[in-house]
Amino acid sequence: MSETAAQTPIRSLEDALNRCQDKGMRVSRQRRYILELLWDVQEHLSAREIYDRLSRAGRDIGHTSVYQNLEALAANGIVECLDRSEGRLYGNISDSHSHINCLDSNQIIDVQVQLPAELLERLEAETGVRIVDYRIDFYGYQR
Amino acid sequence: MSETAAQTPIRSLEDALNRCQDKGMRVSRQRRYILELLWDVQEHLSAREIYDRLSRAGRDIGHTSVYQNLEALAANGIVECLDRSEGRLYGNISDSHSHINCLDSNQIIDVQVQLPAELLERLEAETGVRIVDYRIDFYGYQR
DNA sequence: ATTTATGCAAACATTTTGCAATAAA
DNA sequence: TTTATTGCAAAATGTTTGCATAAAT
Repeated sequence: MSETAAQTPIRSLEDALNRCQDKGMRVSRQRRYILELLWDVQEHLSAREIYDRLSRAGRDIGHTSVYQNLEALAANGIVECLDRSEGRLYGNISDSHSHINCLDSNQIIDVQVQLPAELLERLEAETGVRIVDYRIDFYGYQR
Repeated sequence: MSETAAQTPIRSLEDALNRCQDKGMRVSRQRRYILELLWDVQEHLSAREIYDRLSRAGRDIGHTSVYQNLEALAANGIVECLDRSEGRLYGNISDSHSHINCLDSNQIIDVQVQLPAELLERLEAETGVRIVDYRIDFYGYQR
Protein backbone atom coordinates (compact mmCIF):
# COMPACT_ATOMS: atom_id res chain seq x y z
CA MET A 1 0.00 0.00 0.00
CA SER A 2 2.79 2.37 0.86
CA GLU A 3 4.88 3.89 -1.95
CA THR A 4 8.06 3.39 0.03
CA ALA A 5 7.13 -0.10 1.15
CA ALA A 6 10.03 -2.26 2.19
CA GLN A 7 10.81 -4.93 -0.36
CA THR A 8 12.56 -6.96 2.27
CA PRO A 9 11.73 -6.32 5.89
CA ILE A 10 14.48 -4.75 7.98
CA ARG A 11 14.56 -6.35 11.39
CA SER A 12 18.14 -5.85 12.48
CA LEU A 13 21.19 -3.69 12.06
CA GLU A 14 22.57 -6.30 9.69
CA ASP A 15 19.46 -6.10 7.55
CA ALA A 16 19.88 -2.34 7.35
CA LEU A 17 23.51 -2.62 6.33
CA ASN A 18 22.68 -5.23 3.73
CA ARG A 19 19.96 -3.05 2.34
CA CYS A 20 22.54 -0.30 1.84
CA GLN A 21 24.52 -2.57 -0.42
CA ASP A 22 21.42 -3.74 -2.25
CA LYS A 23 20.70 -0.11 -2.99
CA GLY A 24 24.22 0.54 -4.25
CA MET A 25 25.16 2.53 -1.18
CA ARG A 26 28.55 1.92 0.33
CA VAL A 27 28.83 0.90 3.93
CA SER A 28 31.07 3.67 5.11
CA ARG A 29 32.30 4.03 8.64
CA GLN A 30 30.09 7.08 9.20
CA ARG A 31 27.01 5.44 7.76
CA ARG A 32 27.55 2.52 10.05
CA TYR A 33 27.84 4.87 13.05
CA ILE A 34 24.44 6.33 12.30
CA LEU A 35 22.70 3.02 11.82
CA GLU A 36 24.34 1.57 14.89
CA LEU A 37 23.12 4.48 16.98
CA LEU A 38 19.60 4.25 15.64
CA TRP A 39 19.39 0.53 16.31
CA ASP A 40 20.95 1.03 19.68
CA VAL A 41 18.61 3.68 21.03
CA GLN A 42 15.44 2.46 19.31
CA GLU A 43 14.13 6.02 19.31
CA HIS A 44 13.41 8.75 16.84
CA LEU A 45 16.06 11.46 16.88
CA SER A 46 16.69 14.66 14.98
CA ALA A 47 19.66 14.97 12.65
CA ARG A 48 21.19 17.42 15.04
CA GLU A 49 20.69 15.08 17.97
CA ILE A 50 22.26 12.22 16.05
CA TYR A 51 25.27 14.34 15.22
CA ASP A 52 25.61 15.48 18.82
CA ARG A 53 25.35 11.99 20.27
CA LEU A 54 27.87 10.53 17.88
CA SER A 55 30.29 13.37 18.53
CA ARG A 56 29.91 13.04 22.27
CA ALA A 57 30.55 9.31 21.91
CA GLY A 58 33.84 10.13 20.21
CA ARG A 59 32.70 9.05 16.76
CA ASP A 60 34.54 10.93 14.06
CA ILE A 61 31.82 12.31 11.80
CA GLY A 62 30.91 15.71 10.41
CA HIS A 63 27.46 17.22 10.59
CA THR A 64 27.24 17.44 6.82
CA SER A 65 27.65 13.71 6.54
CA VAL A 66 24.90 13.13 9.06
CA TYR A 67 22.44 15.18 7.01
CA GLN A 68 23.54 13.66 3.74
CA ASN A 69 23.34 10.16 5.12
CA LEU A 70 19.97 10.52 6.74
CA GLU A 71 18.51 11.88 3.54
CA ALA A 72 19.94 9.00 1.53
CA LEU A 73 18.92 6.41 4.08
CA ALA A 74 15.37 7.75 4.24
CA ALA A 75 15.15 7.96 0.45
CA ASN A 76 16.09 4.31 0.25
CA GLY A 77 13.67 3.20 2.93
CA ILE A 78 16.38 2.19 5.37
CA VAL A 79 15.37 4.65 8.05
CA GLU A 80 12.12 6.44 8.63
CA CYS A 81 11.70 10.21 8.60
CA LEU A 82 8.95 11.75 10.70
CA ASP A 83 7.97 15.40 10.72
CA ARG A 84 7.34 16.65 14.23
CA SER A 85 7.38 20.00 15.93
CA GLU A 86 10.96 19.27 16.97
CA GLY A 87 11.86 19.08 13.29
CA ARG A 88 12.49 15.94 11.34
CA LEU A 89 13.03 12.84 13.40
CA TYR A 90 14.80 9.75 12.13
CA GLY A 91 14.41 6.22 13.36
CA ASN A 92 14.43 2.59 12.36
CA ILE A 93 12.05 1.15 9.91
CA SER A 94 10.23 -1.62 11.69
CA ASP A 95 7.83 -2.49 8.96
CA SER A 96 4.94 -0.50 10.39
CA HIS A 97 3.93 3.03 9.83
CA SER A 98 1.63 4.08 12.60
CA HIS A 99 2.92 5.47 15.86
CA ILE A 100 1.96 5.80 19.46
CA ASN A 101 3.38 9.03 20.81
CA CYS A 102 3.88 8.75 24.54
CA LEU A 103 3.24 12.15 26.04
CA ASP A 104 4.96 11.29 29.28
CA SER A 105 8.11 9.54 28.12
CA ASN A 106 8.34 11.27 24.75
CA GLN A 107 8.93 7.92 23.13
CA ILE A 108 7.49 6.89 19.81
CA ILE A 109 6.27 3.31 19.59
CA ASP A 110 5.81 1.73 16.18
CA VAL A 111 2.58 -0.15 15.63
CA GLN A 112 0.86 -1.75 12.72
CA VAL A 113 -2.77 -0.85 12.28
CA GLN A 114 -5.14 -2.05 9.61
CA LEU A 115 -8.21 0.12 9.11
CA PRO A 116 -11.53 -1.50 8.18
CA ALA A 117 -12.15 -1.48 4.44
CA GLU A 118 -15.61 0.01 4.98
CA LEU A 119 -14.10 3.03 6.66
CA LEU A 120 -11.81 3.68 3.72
CA GLU A 121 -14.55 3.13 1.19
CA ARG A 122 -16.85 5.52 2.97
CA LEU A 123 -14.14 8.18 3.06
CA GLU A 124 -13.37 7.75 -0.62
CA ALA A 125 -17.03 8.07 -1.47
CA GLU A 126 -17.40 11.19 0.66
CA THR A 127 -14.33 13.02 -0.58
CA GLY A 128 -13.72 11.71 -4.08
CA VAL A 129 -10.13 10.95 -3.16
CA ARG A 130 -8.61 7.57 -3.95
CA ILE A 131 -6.76 6.63 -0.79
CA VAL A 132 -3.50 4.75 -1.27
CA ASP A 133 -1.94 4.91 2.17
CA TYR A 134 -2.45 6.11 5.71
CA ARG A 135 -0.62 6.62 8.95
CA ILE A 136 -2.06 7.04 12.38
CA ASP A 137 -0.60 9.03 15.23
CA PHE A 138 -1.90 7.93 18.56
CA TYR A 139 -1.24 9.96 21.68
CA GLY A 140 -1.22 8.43 25.11
CA TYR A 141 0.38 7.82 28.45
CA GLN A 142 2.47 4.90 29.64
CA ARG A 143 1.80 5.62 33.29
CA MET B 1 -10.82 13.40 23.43
CA SER B 2 -8.32 15.96 22.18
CA GLU B 3 -6.44 18.06 24.72
CA THR B 4 -6.81 21.13 22.59
CA ALA B 5 -10.45 20.47 21.78
CA ALA B 6 -12.40 23.51 20.71
CA GLN B 7 -14.78 24.68 23.39
CA THR B 8 -16.89 26.38 20.78
CA PRO B 9 -16.61 25.24 17.19
CA ILE B 10 -15.03 27.72 14.80
CA ARG B 11 -16.88 27.68 11.52
CA SER B 12 -16.22 31.12 10.13
CA LEU B 13 -13.82 34.02 10.15
CA GLU B 14 -16.11 35.77 12.60
CA ASP B 15 -15.95 32.80 14.97
CA ALA B 16 -12.19 32.94 14.83
CA LEU B 17 -12.10 36.66 15.58
CA ASN B 18 -14.54 36.21 18.44
CA ARG B 19 -12.44 33.43 19.87
CA CYS B 20 -9.49 35.82 19.93
CA GLN B 21 -11.41 38.13 22.21
CA ASP B 22 -12.65 35.27 24.36
CA LYS B 23 -9.04 34.31 24.86
CA GLY B 24 -8.03 37.84 25.80
CA MET B 25 -6.24 38.40 22.53
CA ARG B 26 -6.70 41.72 20.80
CA VAL B 27 -7.99 41.80 17.28
CA SER B 28 -5.18 43.74 15.72
CA ARG B 29 -5.04 44.71 12.10
CA GLN B 30 -2.22 42.22 11.47
CA ARG B 31 -3.94 39.39 13.28
CA ARG B 32 -7.01 39.98 11.19
CA TYR B 33 -4.91 39.88 7.99
CA ILE B 34 -3.65 36.42 8.87
CA LEU B 35 -7.03 34.98 9.76
CA GLU B 36 -8.62 36.54 6.67
CA LEU B 37 -5.99 34.95 4.47
CA LEU B 38 -6.36 31.54 6.08
CA TRP B 39 -10.12 31.59 5.74
CA ASP B 40 -9.81 32.86 2.22
CA VAL B 41 -7.47 30.21 0.85
CA GLN B 42 -8.73 27.26 2.93
CA GLU B 43 -5.30 25.68 2.72
CA HIS B 44 -2.42 24.94 5.02
CA LEU B 45 0.44 27.38 4.54
CA SER B 46 3.84 27.90 6.10
CA ALA B 47 4.56 30.99 8.17
CA ARG B 48 6.87 32.16 5.44
CA GLU B 49 4.26 31.63 2.78
CA ILE B 50 1.71 33.55 4.82
CA TYR B 51 4.10 36.45 5.23
CA ASP B 52 4.92 36.44 1.54
CA ARG B 53 1.32 36.34 0.41
CA LEU B 54 0.26 39.14 2.71
CA SER B 55 3.18 41.29 1.65
CA ARG B 56 2.48 40.69 -2.01
CA ALA B 57 -1.15 41.62 -1.39
CA GLY B 58 0.07 44.94 -0.04
CA ARG B 59 -0.75 44.13 3.58
CA ASP B 60 1.49 46.00 5.96
CA ILE B 61 2.86 43.35 8.31
CA GLY B 62 6.30 42.26 9.48
CA HIS B 63 7.53 38.71 9.44
CA THR B 64 8.09 38.72 13.19
CA SER B 65 4.42 39.45 13.75
CA VAL B 66 3.43 36.59 11.51
CA TYR B 67 5.46 34.13 13.55
CA GLN B 68 4.30 35.58 16.87
CA ASN B 69 0.69 35.55 15.78
CA LEU B 70 0.67 32.04 14.41
CA GLU B 71 2.18 30.72 17.58
CA ALA B 72 -0.41 32.48 19.72
CA LEU B 73 -3.29 31.50 17.45
CA ALA B 74 -2.23 27.87 17.48
CA ALA B 75 -1.71 27.88 21.23
CA ASN B 76 -5.26 29.13 21.66
CA GLY B 77 -6.76 26.62 19.27
CA ILE B 78 -7.76 29.22 16.72
CA VAL B 79 -5.61 27.84 13.93
CA GLU B 80 -4.10 24.42 13.47
CA CYS B 81 -0.40 23.72 13.23
CA LEU B 82 0.77 20.71 11.22
CA ASP B 83 4.31 19.45 10.97
CA ARG B 84 5.20 18.48 7.46
CA SER B 85 8.39 18.10 5.48
CA GLU B 86 7.83 21.64 4.22
CA GLY B 87 8.03 22.80 7.81
CA ARG B 88 5.13 23.87 9.95
CA LEU B 89 1.91 24.49 8.13
CA TYR B 90 -0.93 26.55 9.51
CA GLY B 91 -4.59 26.38 8.58
CA ASN B 92 -8.10 26.77 9.86
CA ILE B 93 -9.50 24.66 12.58
CA SER B 94 -12.51 22.94 11.17
CA ASP B 95 -13.33 20.82 14.15
CA SER B 96 -11.69 17.69 12.82
CA HIS B 97 -8.20 16.43 13.18
CA SER B 98 -7.57 13.88 10.53
CA HIS B 99 -6.35 14.80 7.08
CA ILE B 100 -6.37 13.54 3.56
CA ASN B 101 -3.16 14.60 1.86
CA CYS B 102 -3.69 14.84 -1.86
CA LEU B 103 -0.47 13.82 -3.54
CA ASP B 104 -1.44 15.36 -6.85
CA SER B 105 -2.87 18.72 -5.83
CA ASN B 106 -0.88 19.05 -2.61
CA GLN B 107 -4.03 20.05 -0.81
CA ILE B 108 -4.92 18.93 2.69
CA ILE B 109 -8.55 18.03 3.27
CA ASP B 110 -9.89 17.95 6.81
CA VAL B 111 -11.94 14.93 7.75
CA GLN B 112 -13.45 13.55 10.90
CA VAL B 113 -12.77 9.89 11.54
CA GLN B 114 -13.93 7.83 14.48
CA LEU B 115 -11.96 4.65 15.05
CA PRO B 116 -13.74 1.55 16.35
CA ALA B 117 -13.46 1.18 20.12
CA GLU B 118 -12.29 -2.41 19.75
CA LEU B 119 -9.31 -1.29 17.73
CA LEU B 120 -8.26 1.17 20.44
CA GLU B 121 -8.81 -1.34 23.20
CA ARG B 122 -6.75 -3.94 21.43
CA LEU B 123 -3.91 -1.47 20.94
CA GLU B 124 -3.98 -0.41 24.57
CA ALA B 125 -3.88 -4.04 25.67
CA GLU B 126 -0.97 -4.80 23.36
CA THR B 127 1.18 -1.80 24.21
CA GLY B 128 0.18 -0.85 27.71
CA VAL B 129 -0.35 2.73 26.63
CA ARG B 130 -3.55 4.54 27.55
CA ILE B 131 -4.58 6.26 24.33
CA VAL B 132 -6.19 9.68 24.70
CA ASP B 133 -6.19 10.99 21.15
CA TYR B 134 -5.31 10.14 17.58
CA ARG B 135 -4.92 11.67 14.18
CA ILE B 136 -4.88 9.96 10.82
CA ASP B 137 -3.01 11.05 7.74
CA PHE B 138 -4.47 9.60 4.60
CA TYR B 139 -2.64 9.86 1.31
CA GLY B 140 -4.42 9.75 -2.01
CA TYR B 141 -5.17 11.14 -5.40
CA GLN B 142 -8.01 13.36 -6.55
CA ARG B 143 -7.65 12.39 -10.19
C1' DA C 1 40.66 2.27 -10.97
C1' DT C 2 36.43 4.01 -10.38
C1' DT C 3 32.97 6.15 -8.12
C1' DT C 4 30.71 7.14 -3.84
C1' DA C 5 31.16 9.45 0.49
C1' DT C 6 33.28 12.83 3.50
C1' DG C 7 33.57 17.28 5.63
C1' DC C 8 35.31 21.97 5.60
C1' DA C 9 33.84 26.58 4.60
C1' DA C 10 30.34 29.25 3.42
C1' DA C 11 25.81 30.30 2.07
C1' DC C 12 21.09 29.88 2.91
C1' DA C 13 16.62 29.53 5.14
C1' DT C 14 13.88 29.74 8.99
C1' DT C 15 12.70 31.02 13.45
C1' DT C 16 13.56 33.46 17.77
C1' DT C 17 14.80 37.31 21.02
C1' DG C 18 15.45 42.05 22.97
C1' DC C 19 13.26 46.05 23.13
C1' DA C 20 11.44 50.68 22.03
C1' DA C 21 7.50 52.41 19.58
C1' DT C 22 2.68 51.73 18.61
C1' DA C 23 -2.04 50.71 18.85
C1' DA C 24 -6.12 48.15 20.84
C1' DA C 25 -9.23 48.04 24.67
C1' DT D 1 -4.45 54.69 30.51
C1' DT D 2 -3.12 50.29 30.48
C1' DT D 3 -1.39 46.41 28.43
C1' DA D 4 -0.95 43.57 24.38
C1' DT D 5 1.08 43.86 19.90
C1' DT D 6 4.20 45.37 16.45
C1' DG D 7 8.46 45.13 13.93
C1' DC D 8 13.25 46.45 13.47
C1' DA D 9 17.82 44.74 14.13
C1' DA D 10 20.35 41.06 15.35
C1' DA D 11 21.22 36.54 16.77
C1' DA D 12 20.38 31.77 16.96
C1' DT D 13 19.17 27.60 14.84
C1' DG D 14 18.89 24.30 11.40
C1' DT D 15 19.94 22.75 6.81
C1' DT D 16 22.10 22.83 2.29
C1' DT D 17 25.75 23.49 -1.39
C1' DG D 18 30.32 23.60 -3.76
C1' DC D 19 34.14 21.17 -4.03
C1' DA D 20 38.68 19.12 -3.09
C1' DT D 21 40.06 15.07 -0.41
C1' DA D 22 39.51 10.50 1.21
C1' DA D 23 37.80 6.02 1.27
C1' DA D 24 34.94 1.96 -0.28
C1' DT D 25 34.33 -1.41 -3.78
